[in-house]
Amino acid sequence: MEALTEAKLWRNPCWFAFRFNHIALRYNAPLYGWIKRQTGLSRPEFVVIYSLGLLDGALARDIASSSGFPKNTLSRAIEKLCGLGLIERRTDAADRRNHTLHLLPAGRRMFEETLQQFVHFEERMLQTLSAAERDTLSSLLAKIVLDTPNWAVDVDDDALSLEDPD
Amino acid sequence: MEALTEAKLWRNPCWFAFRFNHIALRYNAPLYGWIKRQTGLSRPEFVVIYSLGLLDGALARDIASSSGFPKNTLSRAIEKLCGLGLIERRTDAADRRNHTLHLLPAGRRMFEETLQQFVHFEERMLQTLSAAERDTLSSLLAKIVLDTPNWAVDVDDDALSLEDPD
DNA sequence: TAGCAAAGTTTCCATTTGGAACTTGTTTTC
DNA sequence: GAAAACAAGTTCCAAATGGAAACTTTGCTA
Repeated sequence: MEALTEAKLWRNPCWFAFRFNHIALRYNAPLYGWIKRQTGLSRPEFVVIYSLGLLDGALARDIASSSGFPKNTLSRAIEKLCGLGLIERRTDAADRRNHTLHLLPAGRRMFEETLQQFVHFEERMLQTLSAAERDTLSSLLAKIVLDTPNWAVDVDDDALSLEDPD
Repeated sequence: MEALTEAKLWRNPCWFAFRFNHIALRYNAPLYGWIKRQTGLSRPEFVVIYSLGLLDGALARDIASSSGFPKNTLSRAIEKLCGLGLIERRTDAADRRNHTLHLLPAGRRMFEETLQQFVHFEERMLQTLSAAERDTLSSLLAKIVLDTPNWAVDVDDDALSLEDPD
């Protein structure tokens, strides 16, 4: 194996950050590149489709907070998907500020057909692990995910003084 | 917890992709935002510094393959870091295509000072896991990382026919 | 009723980004 | 030993990106 990758894997105080970023960069680019070629949709656009595939009727806010994309990016994406006839916006009668989002038949078909490729790729990533190992990995990562809401505060500004380094 | 996030965590055939993307998004944005404010460097620029901090004398190619950033992005980053006097490029006499990269004193100082914050944040992410759980997580993710070189081929174009769906 | 907060949209815009083509240098092949 | 193939880096360019801020509509509260 290449020396730098080995150093980042085994002699790196930030081994966790390295591992997930390494995996994410190799997963997202090819898969969303494929999505772009197949459907013409960008990553945030497709994330909307995927989110509604899992939970129809979600709000833009929910997609933002579960996916991490900024709301103007999602607003643009939603606008485009409505124009393409893939999803539909409905104003919630109870609270008219809320616009619930729903897959239209063409959108649902797209979700179902692309899902196979996602599952295939997911399987490919996990191929090297046994079923028991996958369960373990799933629950360890879930613990961390559930803890993320408590993270934000911890970054400490003004910790460095690189301007004047004597 | 919010319903959509819960669906993506527990009722998602692509649970692994969701988990690492979710964590990555919440890690990278604040941490590299902090790096930007403290040092003025972008994420790929700082990745070069970090890589050389772990293994001085690496090539651009090695940084590309270990980090997953495209080589043109790294080329730009390297150019800028040279201009700032943080790193230095040396042409390898044996193979003049290779440019080994080296931290200059200012670059090494930056690596060492920012490393503390990285370690602190890493610790924060893993707080919820015991030492044994961390070891398990480390080795499971390492298995996947070591398998990434075999991934690329598997994406199967022309798998869908969304244009003309009946 | 006034004031504030939330969901969402829109605009502005500087910046980032990464695919593709290109340059230069090295190795392989016939 | 030319020619072709390949590898490391660089340049070009069009498009995506996302932060900030203004604004609309709606709902809550004092």
